[in-house]
Amino acid sequence: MSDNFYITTTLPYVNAPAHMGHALEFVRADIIARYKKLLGYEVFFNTGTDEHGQKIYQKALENKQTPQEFVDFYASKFKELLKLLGISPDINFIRTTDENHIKSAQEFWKVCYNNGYIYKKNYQVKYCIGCELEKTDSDLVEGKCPNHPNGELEIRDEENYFFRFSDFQKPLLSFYEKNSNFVIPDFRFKEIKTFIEGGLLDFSISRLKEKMPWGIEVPGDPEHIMYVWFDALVNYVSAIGWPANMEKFNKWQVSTGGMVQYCGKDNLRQQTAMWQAMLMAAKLPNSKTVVIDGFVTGAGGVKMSKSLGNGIDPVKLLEIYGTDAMRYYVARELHPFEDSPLTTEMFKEAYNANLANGLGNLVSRVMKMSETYNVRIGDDLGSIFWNSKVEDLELFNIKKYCDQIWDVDIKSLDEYIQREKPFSKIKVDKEGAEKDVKYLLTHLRGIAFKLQPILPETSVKILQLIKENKTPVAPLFLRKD
RNA sequence: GCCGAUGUAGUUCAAUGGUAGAACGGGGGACUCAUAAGCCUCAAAAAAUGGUUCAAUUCCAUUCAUCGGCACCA
Repeated sequence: MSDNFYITTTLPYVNAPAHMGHALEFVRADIIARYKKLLGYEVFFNTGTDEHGQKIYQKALENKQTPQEFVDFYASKFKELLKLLGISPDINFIRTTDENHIKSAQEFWKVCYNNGYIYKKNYQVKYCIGCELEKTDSDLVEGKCPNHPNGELEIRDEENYFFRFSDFQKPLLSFYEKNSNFVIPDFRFKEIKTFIEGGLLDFSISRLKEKMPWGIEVPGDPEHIMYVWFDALVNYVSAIGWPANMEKFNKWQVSTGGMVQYCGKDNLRQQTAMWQAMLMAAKLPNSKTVVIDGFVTGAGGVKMSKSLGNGIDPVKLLEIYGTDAMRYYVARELHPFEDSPLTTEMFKEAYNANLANGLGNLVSRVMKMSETYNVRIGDDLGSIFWNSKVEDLELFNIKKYCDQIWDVDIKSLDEYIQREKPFSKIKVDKEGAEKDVKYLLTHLRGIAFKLQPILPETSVKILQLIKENKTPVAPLFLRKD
């Protein structure tokens, strides 16, 4: 095992603006990426946009845009969001319309094909004459089109390429067996195991180009294009140079023991089973860990939706509260693995309680005393702090890590001030008060170090204030009413 | 329908086979370094029914409620 680390988010499918779930995933992956860097790892951090497929094609047509114009717009939107979220600027941003990716996806297909895992067969498409649309089984109600329950469904034969997913039941199960922490959290791991144990069907991985041209051509068969997620999943290896730059690929996917992936719970099967089977089919090493996030819901666990008007736009929240407030909320107030409710009211309360009244206020009161009494501490560096692994972060439990900072570290400093009253002591026992403030400064600096992966901007600000021995000119987090 | 999970103060979450912890919000108090912040303090909770046990919120069963999965939707 080397000192390299590869972490990736799932690529958002860009048929709509970013939602809280995207923000959540970007921030959490970024926290882990920053943590690993602080420990001294060389980190490859990947994200990007998934830009092919039917839905995007349709949306583009509706907007009277070319698909390329449409995805260009959203790709730039997502890049802006990364900036607003304070995501590490050296992040790799891959687009599935990138030339390298297209070549890589085609090569990936060829390798799987040559290894015997892709074959062509007739695929029966159900077509509702009333809707003039193809229907999938999940579209149907009791085998009928819900819009035209009296109309007949036509069965149309179509040639598709299939992936031999069924060959991978045993390999996947034995892979899971050997990697007992492959999926985090546990209950998601169980869920996917149960699914695999239930038996696997091969799945279709191509579409007829004449029906929907927006995708990557199947190598050697220009009548077909790859089904969008077959192409999209390959990004995790195309991003690190496969197959053109095998040195790079080995550095990030082989020497690291595999990539670490973040994804939402709706992506469980794709990331932990299908993609792993695809890697096996291409005879490439598997991922190391897949971390599954819950959803951000509206109040009471109700799904966010336009019709309910309970959706939260992360960009709006960022405009009001700023980068680190959003990162704080994602890191600590949303459950690390389960669904969490979110309302603007909840966000404001958490912000006021923990950032304005909590961290921000503590910085002000400590720095005021330090500045007034002219107390200084040495220039100890964070590298000394980040010299060993942090268990909570190794287990991707970012919330637990943050709880320690707020419930213990920050709280105990507020209590310390109250108990020792250096502001009164200074009048009768200068030395004693100075000692108190030194203690406070040292521990505040410790908090700033701990916050480095979580709230990078704030951490820098606090360290700077300590260094200059200044009270903040403006509160770090202004209270919102 | 099948499978899985959840149901704890007003709200969001913890822990635990033996006095149920916290945070936010609410009431009260003393202080003043601080962003009317912080500290102390008070009120406030285990869906229902049965079972196992000396003892259950915790284990089991049933009921009710909510959520998720049940593959071509990314």
